[in-house]
Amino acid sequence: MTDELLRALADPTRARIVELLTVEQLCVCHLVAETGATSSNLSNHLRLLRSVGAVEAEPAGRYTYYRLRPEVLEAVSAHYAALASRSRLALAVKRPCD
Amino acid sequence: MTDELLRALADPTRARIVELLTVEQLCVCHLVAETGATSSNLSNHLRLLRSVGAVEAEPAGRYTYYRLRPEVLEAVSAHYAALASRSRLALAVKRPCD
DNA sequence: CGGTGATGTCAGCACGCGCTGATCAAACGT
DNA sequence: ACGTTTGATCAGCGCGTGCTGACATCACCG
Repeated sequence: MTDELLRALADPTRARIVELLTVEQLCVCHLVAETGATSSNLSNHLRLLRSVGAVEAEPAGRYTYYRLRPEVLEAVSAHYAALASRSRLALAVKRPCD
Repeated sequence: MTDELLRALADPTRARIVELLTVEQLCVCHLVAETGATSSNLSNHLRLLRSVGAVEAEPAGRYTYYRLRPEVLEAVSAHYAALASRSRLALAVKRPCD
C-alpha cells in the first residue's frame, strides 16, 4: 500500500475518472465528454493512474480503452479496513505522558 | 465520502499520524517524538484531520490526547470496497466509441 | 497517400499546500 | 505569582503538482 497510490486516488479529477470506470470500460474520448477536461489533462492523469497500477490501458485501433484493476481497489479497501479494526482496539489504550 | 477526507488521509505525514494512532491514543508530544516533525507542523496536520472528522481531541490538563474515529476509517474502507465491487462488473461492459 | 481525429508527451505557468518561525493562551510546578 | 511547557494559530516562504498549449505520433478514411 504505497502513499503514491493513495495520493493518486485522492485527487478529485482522478477520483472522478475512477468512478466513471466503475460503470464500464471507457476510452479517453468518453472521459473527455464526461468530465469536460481537456484530453491532455486527462492523459496526464491516466498516466499517473497507470503508473500506480490503478488502471490499465488497452489500445484498440485509434482509441485506447481504460479499465480499473479491482484487486488494487480491494487492496486499498483492505488497508483502511485494517486501520479501522486496529483503531478500535487503540481506543482502549492511552500512552502515559511523562 | 468527501474528497477532503481522502486527501487528508493520503498525505504521508498524516498517514503516519493515523498509523500511530491505530496502536494507542497519543498526545501531541508523543507524535512529535515519534515523527520528528515540529509541534506546529503536527498541530496543523491534526487540525486538518479534525476538520474532516478523522480524529478527535481530548484535552487532558496540559496535554491533548488524540484518537481515531474508527467509523470514519470504516466508511473509507467501504467506499473503496464498493468501487472495487462495481469495477469487477464494469470489466464486462465496454462503451462503444462512436 | 494526404487529411483528420485520437492520444501521448513535454515545457511552462500558476496555484495550492506543507513546512517553518514567531507569537500567544492555558495549565502545571515551584 | 512566576517561569516553564504544551499546544494552537498565523503569516510567509518554497516546492510540488495540476492545468494548459503546442507538438508529435499513430490509425483510420477518403
